[in-house]
Amino acid sequence: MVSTVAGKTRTEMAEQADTLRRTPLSRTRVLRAAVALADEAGIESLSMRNLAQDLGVVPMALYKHVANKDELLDGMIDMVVGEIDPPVPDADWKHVVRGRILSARQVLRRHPWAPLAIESRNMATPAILAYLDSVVGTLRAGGFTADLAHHVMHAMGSRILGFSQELFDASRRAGRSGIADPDPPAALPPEVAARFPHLAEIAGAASHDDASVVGQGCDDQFEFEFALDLLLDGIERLHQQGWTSSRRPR
Amino acid sequence: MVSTVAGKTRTEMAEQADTLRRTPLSRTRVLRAAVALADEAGIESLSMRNLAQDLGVVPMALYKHVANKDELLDGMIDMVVGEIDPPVPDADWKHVVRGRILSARQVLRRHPWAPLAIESRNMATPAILAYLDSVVGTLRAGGFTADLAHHVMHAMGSRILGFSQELFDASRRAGRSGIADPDPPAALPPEVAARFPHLAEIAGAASHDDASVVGQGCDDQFEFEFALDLLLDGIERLHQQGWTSSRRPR
DNA sequence: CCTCAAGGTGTACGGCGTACACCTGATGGA
DNA sequence: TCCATCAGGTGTACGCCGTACACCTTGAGG
Repeated sequence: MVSTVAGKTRTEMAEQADTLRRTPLSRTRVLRAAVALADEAGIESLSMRNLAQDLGVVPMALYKHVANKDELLDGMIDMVVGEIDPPVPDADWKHVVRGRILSARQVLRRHPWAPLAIESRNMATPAILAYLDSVVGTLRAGGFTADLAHHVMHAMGSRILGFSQELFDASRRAGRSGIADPDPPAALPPEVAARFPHLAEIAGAASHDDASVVGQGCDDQFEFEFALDLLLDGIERLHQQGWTSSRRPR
Repeated sequence: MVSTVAGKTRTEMAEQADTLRRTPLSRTRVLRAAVALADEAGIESLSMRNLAQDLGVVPMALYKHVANKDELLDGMIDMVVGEIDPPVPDADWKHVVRGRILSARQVLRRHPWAPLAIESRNMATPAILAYLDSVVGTLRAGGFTADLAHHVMHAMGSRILGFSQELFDASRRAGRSGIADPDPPAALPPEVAARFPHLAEIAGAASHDDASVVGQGCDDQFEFEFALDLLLDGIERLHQQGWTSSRRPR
């Protein structure tokens, strides 16, 4: 029996939902419940059956509101992407883009399942397209050529949506993320450290001033901004010197 | 009935495998067949049952050689990562790292299912650790502090393994990738272009000199190297000026 | 009052991963 | 030579999954 954010079990919440069942289903109610379920129990326990149970309804009822599970995922993604802050007005392109990306990152930290979900769907949803379009608009307004803007969007890749692919990403693990998982950094086990000495060396190398980061876990936010600024600074430099993709390095 | 690379159907290949069944199963034979199946038919058709059929064997037989499907995927990943070229000797860190990353990219282009598989497994496999360790070693040998090397590894993220998350990545689509899918760039449909004018504008903006890239499809390799060099140049600059993460921006 | 459609229900099918008991054929010590 | 052992392939079965399809209920409009 696993407790969730509000200290209720999932089944208790299902019963509670059961008493409220009279409020009819709707697409947004389904999507909201799906996002909540994925947030609390992990994406791997988002099945049509579990979702229906949380809503106090029989599985097939969901299909009156979403076409199928893929379309459900698309709807969830759109809902999440819609949480990203609008651009701040009256600022130069660099601050606007930086701000939106950091906002996107905050959103995705509330929905740890979203990056993988976004990556596994193979076409962008309307909300994602709208967001990307808006970012391109910021660049163009900042004086970027369409050509450079194009390459910049590619260079940012998924980072533009607030996540970088971290390879060893503790927060990505599918498990139930409702409770703040203490999960001590687990200083890579000695036999691993012996086999991979360079990894062992850099594992604890990040010198963080404040004590908010325990042990040798590293500060995700810092690493994200490090990479983000590395890219933004490089982009700014190209922009200032009027870079254009004329001759290609073959 | 769908033909594969060699012009045989999957079932024909299974029959062929059936005649060769006498050669006993082994872990590497299982892994090789799994990689081949994923390469040809897409990761979504890699099931224990399909794989067993390709090997002319009953599904449960596989479990004598791999613990379960997750461990099978780990083994496949290790096999793929093992294809990455070793570092070229006698070159400065930048060329060595650049070369290895481009080699990794070539490998992953042969196995389009691998990026998603790598991302969805939540811990690194031994082969990935060995590869990363070797890259860190190159940086350290090039004079990087452990601190800077740490941040650099984070900044490169998944790009260090040869893929960037592209958001709309045609080559990522799950479908059968054996045949060169012509799939014309499909100049985003007019009603989409109307709703997202900035995207429409940059869609065809990349000016590629040679004609190898048809229509307004953009050159993946160019975009990848653009981002890679943006990062490497920024990193080189930090390295030269002795960057260290002393004061953090709050 | 009757109709009709929107929306929730029940049953069922085929596919998945895999637990568990079983069989089989080669191997090696007595 | 014989028989025990055991690695490795087999068959059956269970509980999940997504979802097709026929059905029933209910409330609003002519």
